[in-house]
Amino acid sequence: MHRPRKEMIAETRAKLIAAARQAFGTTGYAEASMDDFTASAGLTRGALYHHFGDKKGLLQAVIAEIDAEMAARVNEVASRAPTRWQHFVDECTTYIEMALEPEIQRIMFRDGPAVLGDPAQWPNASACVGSMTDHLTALQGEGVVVPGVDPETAARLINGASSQAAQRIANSNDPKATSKMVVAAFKQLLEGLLRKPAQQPV
Amino acid sequence: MHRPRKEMIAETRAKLIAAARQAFGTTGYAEASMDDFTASAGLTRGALYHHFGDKKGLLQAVIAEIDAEMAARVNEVASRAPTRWQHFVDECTTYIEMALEPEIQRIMFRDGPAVLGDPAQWPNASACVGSMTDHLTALQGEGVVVPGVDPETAARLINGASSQAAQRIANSNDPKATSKMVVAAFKQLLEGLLRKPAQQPV
DNA sequence: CTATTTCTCATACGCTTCGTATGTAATTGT
DNA sequence: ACAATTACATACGAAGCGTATGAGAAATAG
Repeated sequence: MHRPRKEMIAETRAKLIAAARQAFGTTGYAEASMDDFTASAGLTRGALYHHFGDKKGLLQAVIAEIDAEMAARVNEVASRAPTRWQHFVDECTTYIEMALEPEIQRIMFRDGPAVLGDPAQWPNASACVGSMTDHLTALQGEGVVVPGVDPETAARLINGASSQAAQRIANSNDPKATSKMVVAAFKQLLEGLLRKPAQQPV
Repeated sequence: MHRPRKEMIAETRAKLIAAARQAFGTTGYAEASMDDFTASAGLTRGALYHHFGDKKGLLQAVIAEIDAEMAARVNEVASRAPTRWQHFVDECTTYIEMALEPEIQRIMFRDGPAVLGDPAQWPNASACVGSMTDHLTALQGEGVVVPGVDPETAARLINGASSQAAQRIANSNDPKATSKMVVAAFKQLLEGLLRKPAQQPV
């Protein structure tokens, strides 16, 4: 019955992350009591401090997990699209859709930046931005996107707009309708990146 | 020496807001001790709770003050520009410039949203977005901006992009150079709002 | 002009939370 | 098998926050 120790450790880490993710995503980081959510995982703060150093360390781990999931979803959806530009646009809209989940909004867009600072400076996270940057670079090479702009910069700006887009939809009392409006405005902004002569379909 | 009571009250409120603004802007909201920064204003938490209800109430007051200042600055710069579109673009870049200040970034873009939620839902704030919305509406009426997009939605998206733009510049190790890059990319995005036939000068 | 009421703000208390220091059982290396 | 390390729990101290209470000055009334 003595399972290998590595698995036990991984299990407690996973339980801790899961419990924290639940608490941070609903109650919020600041209001989440470490005693409470560690207890909900059948553990104490002792385990938390041992594995993650402090509360912020645990938040980092939660964010890394969520970011990995988001990147996976984006990459999956990204696979099927006729043109690379469409591919890129789909990536953005998928990102917005994911950002609609309250847990992601709360942890990734509100508490995360407040506690850990600018997401651009996070060590592991923002895989989505990385992917968007790659596509923009390629699109620039193909002459679809205007040559002047820095891909990563553009990706970050779009990222900020996406976050606002998601919040606007999520806080609307008619999400269906506002979603139409917001995504339309968003795509319109994106077209600013296209070279004028090459009139791309929306 | 007995100045009217109303003035005394206004003075303590102002002292409290100033001290909190200083503390929130540098130390950060969560790390700022109410005992400490009230003491730095020559007061105690008693005054704070009396006037603002709680820590969040004080943060709201600080945000209202900063927002008013930002709106004033934007409106001032807005006055002089040849075309309305240029006017709008200047407004955005001014917004980005203001967002470079650490105090504004910290309070308005990081701690504020984390503590009080989506800025779009704030009662008094976001006067800047209101101004941008007005200009976009007018530009749409003039046929400069594409008719499809909702002005306030677009203003919010641009606002999100501006925030990211400012953070990117502020966290750069070569702010001058990155500023050029970021503003260029930002303006490129804005051009997505322009009607294609009416080729507007950058 | 005095008495009472109403403010403004300080003080005192309890509760919660966090971080650390310490303890203990289990596991690994030799 | 014995020492050393690891993985957690427990115990303790230090803040911080919110409330309840109190004091003193100003406004108001008679």
